[in-house]
Amino acid sequence: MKEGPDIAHIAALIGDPARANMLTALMSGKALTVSELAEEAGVTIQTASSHLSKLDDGGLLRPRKQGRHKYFALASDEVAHVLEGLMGLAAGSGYLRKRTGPRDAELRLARVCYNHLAGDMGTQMFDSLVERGHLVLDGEELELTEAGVAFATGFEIDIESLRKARAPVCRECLDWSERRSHLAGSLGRAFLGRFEELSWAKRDQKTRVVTFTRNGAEKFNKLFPVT
Amino acid sequence: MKEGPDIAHIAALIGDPARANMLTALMSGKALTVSELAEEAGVTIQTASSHLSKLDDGGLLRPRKQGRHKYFALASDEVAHVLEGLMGLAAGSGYLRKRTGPRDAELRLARVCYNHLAGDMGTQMFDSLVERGHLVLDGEELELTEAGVAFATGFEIDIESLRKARAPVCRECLDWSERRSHLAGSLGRAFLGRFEELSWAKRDQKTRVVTFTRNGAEKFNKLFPVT
DNA sequence: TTCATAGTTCGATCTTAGTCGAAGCATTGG
DNA sequence: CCAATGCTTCGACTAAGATCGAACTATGAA
Repeated sequence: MKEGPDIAHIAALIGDPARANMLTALMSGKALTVSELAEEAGVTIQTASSHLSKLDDGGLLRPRKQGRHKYFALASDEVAHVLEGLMGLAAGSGYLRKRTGPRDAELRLARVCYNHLAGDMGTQMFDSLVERGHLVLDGEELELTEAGVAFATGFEIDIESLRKARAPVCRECLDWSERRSHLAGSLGRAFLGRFEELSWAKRDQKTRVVTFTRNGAEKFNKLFPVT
Repeated sequence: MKEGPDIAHIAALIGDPARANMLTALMSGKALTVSELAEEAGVTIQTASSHLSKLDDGGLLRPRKQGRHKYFALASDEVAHVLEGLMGLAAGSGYLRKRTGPRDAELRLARVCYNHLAGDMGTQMFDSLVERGHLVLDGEELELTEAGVAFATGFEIDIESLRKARAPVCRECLDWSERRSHLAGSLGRAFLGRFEELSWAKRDQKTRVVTFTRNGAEKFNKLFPVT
């Protein structure tokens, strides 16, 4: 009864529809302004401002001021992770917000989950990396092997600079649609970044959908084969 | 805005203090009656009943009727997993319900997390198993190796009967205190059960604390060494 | 300076939902 | 059959908080 952290407080923060919409929008990984988030949530700017300060107080967001704009992003991978978990529960209990439409299918195939690739293609990438020994689970953490470093470097990802940042390089993250792990962390982000640089895929501006070109999908499947 | 599952609904379910207390109580893994949960949450039986039916509708609980009692348990490991994640966020943002007292230290050392061992000793067990190659992350799932099966069998755990049940044998679960993985799933449950059978440890009835005897702790450390 | 845009704060309104008393079922035990 | 226990349903009360209009602050541009 009075043991452990105050779970109700932060769950209540996520539990308001307007705030949940904002958080969902931020799952795209991009930092958004107050006005953008207000529109996303379907409320006025005043209420959005109020909601955002509450979320910030709860430690769920990381605000950044830039000129006369104020950008908000999710505070950490952990926040994103919990949100995905909640989506999994919501999807599982059939509480879908929208009837499964074409948009939903696209989301299941490939979407952005706080800066990295999720959905069917996300888990394919993860499985492929593990299968070929580029990633291994070492104790609590996912680790990049020698072979994995070589592989990433060959794909023109600079592992060293990733390692200098404080954020963990590899993390696993559970899909709400696939219920399987995919690669998060700064390496996950770097991969997605490269896909965009190479024009294999691009993110939809408004939704979390990631669309691969035909050519990009082919290259992707060649790079991340699964048995 | 209208993509993805309805995260707000189930977050709101968890977001009420009374319901959060109930869920936290159920993290012990035991099934509890309506009256017990009412007391745990500090509300009358009527309100508890109302809350529980909502939680059930949301798919978070698995009810079971037995005579004139109605027992509730968490619906799945996934629910427990999300709850642990929320505790991690709450603990991280400093929203502790209670000042860190002796009870809190005990909780961090060893506690029950939905039927399996969590806390410092839980992660030690997990790390040790992985380090010695008894567990490996294979794609999406945690898998028990040949060596792992032999090890468990040597500890008088019947892996075959576990495999017959539908529930996954191995799962990883994230600690809110340690922020590291520990072993969940039916195997995790089996290990904890054996500890109790051997009188190495026993669970506190009211809290989630698991107390090891001096002898039990020694045996435990010998069985699950870490470098 | 003046205007425009981005956000915040304040105050009033109004809906939602948590709460409990009381009555109603259901199951067990004499 | 009647009493006791465990739980659910109903109805009324209440409080918390989401919402927005309007006024206010801050930054940037002309």
